[in-house]
Amino acid sequence: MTIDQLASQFKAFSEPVRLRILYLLLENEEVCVCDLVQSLSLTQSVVSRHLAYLKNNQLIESRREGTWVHYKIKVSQIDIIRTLLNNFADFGKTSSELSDDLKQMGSSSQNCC
Amino acid sequence: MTIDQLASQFKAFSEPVRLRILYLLLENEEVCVCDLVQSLSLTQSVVSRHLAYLKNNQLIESRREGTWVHYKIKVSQIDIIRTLLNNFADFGKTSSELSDDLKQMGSSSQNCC
DNA sequence: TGCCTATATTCGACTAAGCAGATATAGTGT
DNA sequence: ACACTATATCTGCTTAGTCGAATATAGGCA
Repeated sequence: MTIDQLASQFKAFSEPVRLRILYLLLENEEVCVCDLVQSLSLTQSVVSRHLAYLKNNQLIESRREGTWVHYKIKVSQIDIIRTLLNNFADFGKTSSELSDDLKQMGSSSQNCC
Repeated sequence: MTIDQLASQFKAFSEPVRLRILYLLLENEEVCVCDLVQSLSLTQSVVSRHLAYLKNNQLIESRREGTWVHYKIKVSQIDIIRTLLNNFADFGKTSSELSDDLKQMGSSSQNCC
């Protein structure tokens, strides 16, 4: 791992939308794009773009099922992401924004998939 | 801690020069700007700018001693930084770039301060 | 005061990356 | 083939952040 690669890794975590996506993926195992769009109240374009970014950085992977595409955190990355989010920031506990996303996910999930 | 603040925190770690500076500060407790400039083989302007960035983000603090300014990691941030750098990346072990910086520091330190 | 050194900041140019809105692609079903 | 839905990507614009080079500031000392 070079310094540049490590810096890129951190850069993937340096964007609020990406943090919210990663948090939802941590809590929900596997999620389709449409659920993310609804839960985060963002446009499909924005969500897709950040998913592509995370995928390019080897943090998540996708699985197509018919029309839908499901995303999940790569197994090899779960520990590091969980540590970064849960331990360092007490994520979901200190951030009402994130628990709001999660609530939204709970109520809207399976609506479209 | 809001999501935006957490993202900013990660952004501070998303730049190679800043990672190299943080690593040197972890290993050397307190370092003056001129030593950093020599060890990193960067211009004084670049080093100063990144030090200002890290200071604005509450990661390091400075102490003036005559003409020189010494920087050190804020006590409250040492654990998180050490964990981020050492545990996640096996910093210094996997990165020859970083151990090179450290070697450079060892041989040039006290040259100017 | 004036000069030297260490550090900080500004300026101009460049690049990466964000968004919104539009368009392209891919799969499903008629 | 056509229409519909889900997802991905492109276009145009804007902002943040980087660098090098130059300039400003601050302290030490003659």
